[in-house]
Amino acid sequence: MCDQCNYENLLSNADLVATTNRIQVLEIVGNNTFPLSAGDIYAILERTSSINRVTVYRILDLLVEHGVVDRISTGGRAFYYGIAPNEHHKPHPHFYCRICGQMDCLSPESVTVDIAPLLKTYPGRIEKVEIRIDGICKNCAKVGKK
Amino acid sequence: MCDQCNYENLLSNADLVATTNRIQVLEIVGNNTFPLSAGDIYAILERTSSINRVTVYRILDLLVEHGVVDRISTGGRAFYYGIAPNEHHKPHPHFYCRICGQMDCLSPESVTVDIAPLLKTYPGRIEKVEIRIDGICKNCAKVGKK
DNA sequence: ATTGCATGTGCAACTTAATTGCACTTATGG
DNA sequence: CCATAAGTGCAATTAAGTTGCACATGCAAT
Repeated sequence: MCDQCNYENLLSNADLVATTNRIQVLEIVGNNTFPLSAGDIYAILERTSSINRVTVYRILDLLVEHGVVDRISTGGRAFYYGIAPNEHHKPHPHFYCRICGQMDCLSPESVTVDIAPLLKTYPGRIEKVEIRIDGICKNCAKVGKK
Repeated sequence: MCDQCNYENLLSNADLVATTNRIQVLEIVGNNTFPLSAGDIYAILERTSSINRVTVYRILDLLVEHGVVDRISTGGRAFYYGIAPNEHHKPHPHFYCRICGQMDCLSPESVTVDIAPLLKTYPGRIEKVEIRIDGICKNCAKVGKK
């Protein structure tokens, strides 16, 4: 997703020791142009590393907690993970294909939001705004599944 | 959620036979001011009816498929269900409290969105725009959990 | 170097939410 | 009244994530 990112730095900036496992997980998340599920990430890692499934979950939790990675909910049952918004990566909406489960990043400009009225009146704490477009992606639409 | 709604009509308008089970499920979804999870709905029904848990899931799937009910994803692991947008119920964003899991409906005016740029350029089919605000609700914020 | 912790990882078992397969029941048209 | 389809129930299974506990590793203070 990003050339400017040094993943070890990202980790230490987030007060996290840059262990091999953490770097590997973060690399996979970061080098993808679209968010991946924990299962996806584990499947990729498993091919070259002997990391445990649970460790992947725990590292993802940790990265989310420290704001390095963003947990994105889909129209499906699993969470997806992408690099958290930062100076190089503006927050942006996502598209979820209900046929193939593929999740795409949309450009930040493709959808504009104004939550000012909410901020003025909402009595709780607002931490995150998630915008997800659901539908059928180009490929699946072509195949003609309804 | 609505006084104008006759649930039996809602069902038959959606080409669904108005069975007791379906009406009961739809009533619970519709009479609530906020979306409920399938588990919540089952728990409520179970007290007065002998409906099966699986039947609740199947009815909810059916209602979603026929556009009567809206499946809303949370920042958590379960789906929530609310009456689908219709003439009486405008689409609106939701607030999800990451502490207690409570999901609230926000007024349609509290957040404004413009997806025109996306509509112009996106090559797939867009079916739904979901806006979810995550954070901590008033009550949980008061208790002081971080 | 040795001890003592805290942090990180692995493994097995468990939990939650949802789904599937199949049998039984009910409603409806002929 | 019968045939068929639609609706429902029950048991078993799956998917995704979580927990408890043991082992490992790194580092600081002796």
